[in-house]
Amino acid sequence: MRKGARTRSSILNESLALASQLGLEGLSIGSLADRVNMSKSGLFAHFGSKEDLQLQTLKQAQTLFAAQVFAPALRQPRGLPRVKALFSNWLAWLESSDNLPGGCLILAAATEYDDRPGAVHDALAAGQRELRGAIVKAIRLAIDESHFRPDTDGWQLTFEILGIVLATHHDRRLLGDARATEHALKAFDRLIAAHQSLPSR
Amino acid sequence: MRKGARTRSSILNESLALASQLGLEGLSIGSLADRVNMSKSGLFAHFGSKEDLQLQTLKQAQTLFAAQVFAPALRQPRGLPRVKALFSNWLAWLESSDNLPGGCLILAAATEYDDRPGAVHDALAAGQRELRGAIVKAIRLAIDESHFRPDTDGWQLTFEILGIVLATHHDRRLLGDARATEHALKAFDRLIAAHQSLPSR
DNA sequence: GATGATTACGAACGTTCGTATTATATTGCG
DNA sequence: CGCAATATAATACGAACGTTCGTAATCATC
Repeated sequence: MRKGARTRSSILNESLALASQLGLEGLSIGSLADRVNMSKSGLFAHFGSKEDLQLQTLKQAQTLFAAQVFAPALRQPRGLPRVKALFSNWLAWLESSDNLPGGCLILAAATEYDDRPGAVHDALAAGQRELRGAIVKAIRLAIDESHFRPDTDGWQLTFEILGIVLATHHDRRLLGDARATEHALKAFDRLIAAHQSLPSR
Repeated sequence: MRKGARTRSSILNESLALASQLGLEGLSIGSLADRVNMSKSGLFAHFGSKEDLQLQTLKQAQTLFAAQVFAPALRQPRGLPRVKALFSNWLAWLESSDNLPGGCLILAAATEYDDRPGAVHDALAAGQRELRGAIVKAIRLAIDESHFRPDTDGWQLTFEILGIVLATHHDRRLLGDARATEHALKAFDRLIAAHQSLPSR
């Protein structure tokens, strides 16, 4: 039982890397088996189907995301610091190319599966709703702490934060624009400033 | 000579629809041939390779984009109206599901090919640079017309507009959020207001 | 209507896909 | 150690993939 879980975990790490480049659909069992020096059938035995492999790969990414973005943000004091941590951790996650040579798998899969019904789509949508809900909650706490104006629309703000993240990922990866992060920080600062409660200086 | 161009054009329309759902890589010649009631080889003869088919399909999308987003915006008076038209035409394009049952092919391909070198990637990046350049130019004109503050950063503003568009596409498609457009308009209005030159009301 | 050029077809190529079955190593426990 | 459980491999399958080829049908022009 122990050995199996170990190789299975290393398979998933490699699968995550491969899928971030080729997409969860482009990921193939044969090529993945080559990368981990296993036979196709030996690898396949760990997962009952390709969809299961895709699902587990996605969940691996979601687990890593929770550990690298979520958890450290929750250790920040509630209010503005936590909102800022969520954002900057998210940005840092986009750049963590150790596991993600092809960019964030979750964002890639989001456009790949937006109209492909099934378990992967559902896990993706659930994860996204969870993330967005958590950001909304952090914003609400910031309102309670009087860091944000009381009429701040949590979901609207979350929507705009997502936009900044998506634009950063897009420009950095497709255009190779190294200054994308710089633009992201500027946009975020302006966005936060517009919702802070203190009137002028 | 004439007949060929006609069927080839109808192939590309169908290919555009299929690729918007399955991606340019997921698009297969056999299934496309079925959809247009042709033989695989007959269809293939129109394009020397699959990559060429992908390229032409993308260019079809880019041409449509230019006609539906670009051209009408250029008919608006320079300055703020043109910038607004570019944005709202872009949003409307995202919703035009006649040719794009699977969402905007260009955005989908952007994440699919961001780390897949080749002609498709290059065409994608070139198109994106062209679009962004045009928006920057429209913003510069708006500065000249004193609609925007003179210290407005054109590329930064363009970056943030892209973010709104991407978030809209994401929420509408993955989450099925019908209010995404509403959030987009609100975000855009706030963004524009922050850069307009008139101080207060 | 004949002629030459396009355009489309059907069959087959070799390869890869995901999956199932059957067999062989390897591991962990008593 | 030995035996059962687990883990990997070997082999094979039908289907689909992109591509090539030779040929039939259709088209445009004289």
